[in-house]
Amino acid sequence: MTAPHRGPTLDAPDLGTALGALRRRGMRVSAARRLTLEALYEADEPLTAEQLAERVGASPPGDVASVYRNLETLETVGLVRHFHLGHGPGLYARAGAGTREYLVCDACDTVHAVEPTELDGVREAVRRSFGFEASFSHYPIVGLCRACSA
Amino acid sequence: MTAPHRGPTLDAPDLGTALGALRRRGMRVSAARRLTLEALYEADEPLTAEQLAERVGASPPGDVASVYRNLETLETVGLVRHFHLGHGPGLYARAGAGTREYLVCDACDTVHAVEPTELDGVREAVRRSFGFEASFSHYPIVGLCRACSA
DNA sequence: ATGGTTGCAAAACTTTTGCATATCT
DNA sequence: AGATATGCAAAAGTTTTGCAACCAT
Repeated sequence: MTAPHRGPTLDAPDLGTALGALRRRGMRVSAARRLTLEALYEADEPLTAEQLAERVGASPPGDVASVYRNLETLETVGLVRHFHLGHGPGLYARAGAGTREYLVCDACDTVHAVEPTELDGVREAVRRSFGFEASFSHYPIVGLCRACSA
Repeated sequence: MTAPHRGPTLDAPDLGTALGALRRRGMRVSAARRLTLEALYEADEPLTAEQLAERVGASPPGDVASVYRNLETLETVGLVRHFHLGHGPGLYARAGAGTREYLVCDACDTVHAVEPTELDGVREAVRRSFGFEASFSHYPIVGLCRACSA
């Protein structure tokens, strides 16, 4: 219920490589998929399915259902991931390079994005305590930021 | 978008105390609220709004809308909290004593509940790195459990 | 008495599914 | 040609809102 993923991420460095990876897996490269991946590769912010639909229709607005279907496909392949920062629609981004993990302040709603390596110490603490390999890329770490906890 | 809470938890040790806390804040103690809190105090598992509705109606099944309204009220007061373990309905529990935090395995879907103190080392690691007071009681820690990461 | 609360209905919002048609290979 | 993907519509699942009747204080 948390992961339609199951299996390693495909870190395709660019759109062409990503499309190739799709073909290699026998999946078709349709206009909708190309546009979806293009949008995700160009975006420097994660996008909602709704936002992607706006960018994907031949003459927008496109169809959200197809976008969701494609996002699930791309996520299964490992080219895309989705995550949540709160109670809104899910957010989608390309998998691999550029992945960020998030800290969200409960009090001021500030979202702080960090490089995954910055959380390695935290992951290590979880590993020591539970033998559990933690990832903070599906749900953020929630709590009080430095300012709000003072 | 993550917290309808804002403000400290009220750790009412029993139902009577909880109802008193409600009265003291000028909120009415209706049958629905009494039954909701009763269900949450008796439950040893978190419950969904749907499950609570079944237990709350005068002659069940009760009304989910009212349950959600009351849960929000009780959460604002600090007597109740809600959290998520994955993509399903939210889960509700009494606040205060008995709170657990969760580790969810991405591969086998196992949910591991722990005492908050067991995560103090992890919280400490987050504090050291970011000056951030982390809580894992709204979203679980997701990753690979010992068995699945081996 | 009277203002907060309830129950019901309906809507909002996110995501999924069915199906005929269009598209990729 | 044949299998897969698309678009539209409709449904499913969760949560919110409007409103008249009701009930706690």
